[in-house]
Amino acid sequence: MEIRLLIADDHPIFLKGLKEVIEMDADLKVIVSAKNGQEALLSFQSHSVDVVVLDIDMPRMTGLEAAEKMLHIQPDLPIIILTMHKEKAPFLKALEIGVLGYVLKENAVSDIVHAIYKAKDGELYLSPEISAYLLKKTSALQRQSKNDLKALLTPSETHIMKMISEYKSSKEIADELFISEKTVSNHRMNIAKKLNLTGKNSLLRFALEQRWG
Amino acid sequence: MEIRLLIADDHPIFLKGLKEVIEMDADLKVIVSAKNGQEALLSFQSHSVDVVVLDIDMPRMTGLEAAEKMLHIQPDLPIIILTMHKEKAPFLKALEIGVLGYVLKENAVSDIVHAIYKAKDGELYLSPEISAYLLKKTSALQRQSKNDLKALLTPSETHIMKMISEYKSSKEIADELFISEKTVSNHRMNIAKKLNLTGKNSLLRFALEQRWG
DNA sequence: TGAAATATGAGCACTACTACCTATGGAAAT
DNA sequence: ATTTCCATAGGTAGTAGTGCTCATATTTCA
Repeated sequence: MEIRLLIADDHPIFLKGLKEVIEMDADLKVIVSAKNGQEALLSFQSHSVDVVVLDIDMPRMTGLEAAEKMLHIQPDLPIIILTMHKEKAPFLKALEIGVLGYVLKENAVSDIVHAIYKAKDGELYLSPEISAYLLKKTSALQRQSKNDLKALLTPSETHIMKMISEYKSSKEIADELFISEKTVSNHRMNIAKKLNLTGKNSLLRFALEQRWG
Repeated sequence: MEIRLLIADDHPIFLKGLKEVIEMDADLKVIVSAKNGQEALLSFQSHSVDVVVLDIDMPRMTGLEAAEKMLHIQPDLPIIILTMHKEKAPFLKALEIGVLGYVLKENAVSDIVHAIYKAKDGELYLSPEISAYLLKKTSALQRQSKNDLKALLTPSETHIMKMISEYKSSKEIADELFISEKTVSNHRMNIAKKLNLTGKNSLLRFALEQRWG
């Protein structure tokens, strides 16, 4: 049975190579090749395909954005994300969107066909070495940088930072710790200075982005 | 070669069953059994183990909290999470923490040993049916609930909500959309009313928690 | 012991978001 | 054609966080 594919990548040579690798499997047929997310989304709406393969880094619209929009239109669409980077954020984002495959480009030749068949059956596929490496590595790195930050702040400041990340107001923090709001305010200011943060909600923002909780 | 395990679950019968299932494999040896996360963490600090298996729902300290603390002490520790629930949040949280295995209890008998060997080698293992099912299902559900919210809000309100989730201030939003700050303020108030939100930063908080961006 | 870091507290000006009100013009619905 | 919804905008008040300065007690450490 033939599987019809839409593929997208902004590098023409890679795109051509990808098409050839995929079509070495007799049952896989690349119906559309797009060179950015926007084009992929438009093509998707005018062609009937079984599986979509998207690069993340593309001009006009990233693969993740395109994936999100496609799944909005057709929630059970099997989508596979290709990427060069071993970063954690796009990986988690991809899972969150509801993508069925996440494959690193360096391993793509062997993994991509496997991922396509898995995705076609509604199963999840992540290139194993890659995802494991990525998860362990980056969570360790993240812990490291969090430790660095905690070393920069005093114990009280760290404590208050944690409470900020729990959406507590200065008044609530002051009441819980039996100290004056003024003291909390001073701590906030000292933290902001140490971390070079300015502007409204900058502390809350930082606390949330660094997953302080 | 023998693999030494720490396992934790708050149901004694399940804990006993789990130990027996694991030890049917001659190379796997359960060194410690704990009945909650706190006990698991303490035991972990006083015993040398190769792989840790934790239930999520436990009194005193959840499996995820215990996992986070253990990985803080030993970042390369292979940890497998067991759970009954097919919810998405704890799954993503587990990946974020840096756990190597995520296994549903209903499939545990066959999957758990597989997961242990994978984790021991530093590889990721997710029970396939489960994770695929969970990802597709819940991301579709989440899209649904997001659509419900978007249906509740007018286009302008949705747009402003998105900009709020990008940490933009009312002034910035007003400038970008060429409207008055007052208008933005009114939209914010209307959104807050529709969503029953009150208090400082409630809109930002909601936008971030619902992953509006 | 003396200096530096930390935790505590206050005053004051400024800005931003919340919360409530009114009002007008246009678009959609009945 | 009239009502209802929406986007627009102004007024006024309150509350909370920021940005700054100053002061004092305690702790730490060199």
